[in-house]
Amino acid sequence: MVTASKLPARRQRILDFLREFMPVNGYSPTIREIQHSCDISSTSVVEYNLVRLEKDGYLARRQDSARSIELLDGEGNPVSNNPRVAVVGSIAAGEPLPVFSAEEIPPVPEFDHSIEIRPALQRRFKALYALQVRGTSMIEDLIDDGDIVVIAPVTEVSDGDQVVAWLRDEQEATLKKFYHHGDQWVRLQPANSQMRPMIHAADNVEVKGKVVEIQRQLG
Amino acid sequence: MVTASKLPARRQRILDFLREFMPVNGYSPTIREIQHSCDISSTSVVEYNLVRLEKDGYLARRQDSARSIELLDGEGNPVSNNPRVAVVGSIAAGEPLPVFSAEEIPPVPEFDHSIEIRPALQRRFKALYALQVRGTSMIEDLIDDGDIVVIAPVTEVSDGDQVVAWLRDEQEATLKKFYHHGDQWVRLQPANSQMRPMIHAADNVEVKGKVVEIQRQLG
DNA sequence: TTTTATTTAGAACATTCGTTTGCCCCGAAA
DNA sequence: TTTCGGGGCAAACGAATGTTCTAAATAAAA
Repeated sequence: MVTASKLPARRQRILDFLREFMPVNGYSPTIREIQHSCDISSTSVVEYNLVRLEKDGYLARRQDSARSIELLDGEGNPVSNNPRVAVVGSIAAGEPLPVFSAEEIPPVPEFDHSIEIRPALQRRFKALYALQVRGTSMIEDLIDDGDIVVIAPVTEVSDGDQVVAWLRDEQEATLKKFYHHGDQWVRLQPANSQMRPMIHAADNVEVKGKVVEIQRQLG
Repeated sequence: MVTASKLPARRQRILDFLREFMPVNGYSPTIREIQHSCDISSTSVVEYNLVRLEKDGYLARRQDSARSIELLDGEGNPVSNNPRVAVVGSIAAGEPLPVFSAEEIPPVPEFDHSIEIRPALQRRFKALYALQVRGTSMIEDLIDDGDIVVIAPVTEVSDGDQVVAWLRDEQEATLKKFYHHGDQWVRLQPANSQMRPMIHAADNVEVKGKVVEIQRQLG
């Protein structure tokens, strides 16, 4: 756990050095490189402080392996330019929620919560965001309460896709399976036999995006 | 310049190994790790071939620096190495399957299938592999037929974890929820009310790993 | 102040790991 | 056949680098 309290000067200096060195060089410095860059007299001091930094969750290392320091963020995830998307809110059948078009996806830092995604996802879609699912309206599609769905803000969807649909008249968004229903209508189908499908005029339904990944908290 | 002409078998094997190892692990192997993984008798052979590969533009190294190999693309740019894990087989209740310990996880190329994972996963666990789920024995935990589960080869698990368990007597592996059942027994519980939990002597059950991520093919 | 925990120091140690050297094998060219 | 270069082999070397131990200095707590 990364404590907010400030570190001893030496330790802070080591951390600062790591945060400057590693992104620039793309690899970890050795203990002795840290030693000399931070004006430390002994490798054991570096080692000692690295152990503390590791215990406090600032970094991770591999045993006996050269140049194996990895910087971590507050959640124990490696710090890097790995793709993350913002979890911009939650969604449930019948509840209003903020929905974003491709251009107005908020930058990650404005939200206290983001998730890491597979790099391939980011390559396939230009912009992505995530929503936490509330309720079990999609349970039969194996999307559970609490799951986080990654949404690609596309407007072209196929029958059966899991979509975020915005209902203009009702002013609310919902996560459902999408089906055409004649020319003028669309059917928004929960994946839950307890719930009824909803049929809407096509021009009342604005598809905001579709589910491209589901993430669930495990263990 | 990377020539399209084919390399000598040894050199090709080294290159293949690098291209498999580095994305999976996120760092470079040492000469001796290459040596052993490619069944080479001497480090000098590895060194020789690395020099040739470097001269031919396949990779770059820093002098005298451990774990400093970088793979290059055709234009001499470093190639991004996103983490992937091998899908080493499939698993279903009651069916035999190959299971691997942390040390014997097979190299990716031996299998026609690998999946990309979130970089955070590979840092939290030293080694990972993936299995494709067959059947619906875990359907109520929202693991469906065809889903791919990422497995961390840990032996310490908690009650309720989704584990790959190896049954010594039966010589088969199975994906179940794990529960202690007194001192001498464990209960392996399907997440499917159609199926019965199995109670085994603790010393007949070898936990091979636990599910840390589920990936499902969407759209 | 006294006691205790944290931090720094210095040195030595043990591996890890890249590098080098000399030699052998073998197939292609002369 | 001889020559020669690519490739392989074994061993050793030495630099790079993580680890550990003991003691002293310092800061924090009681």
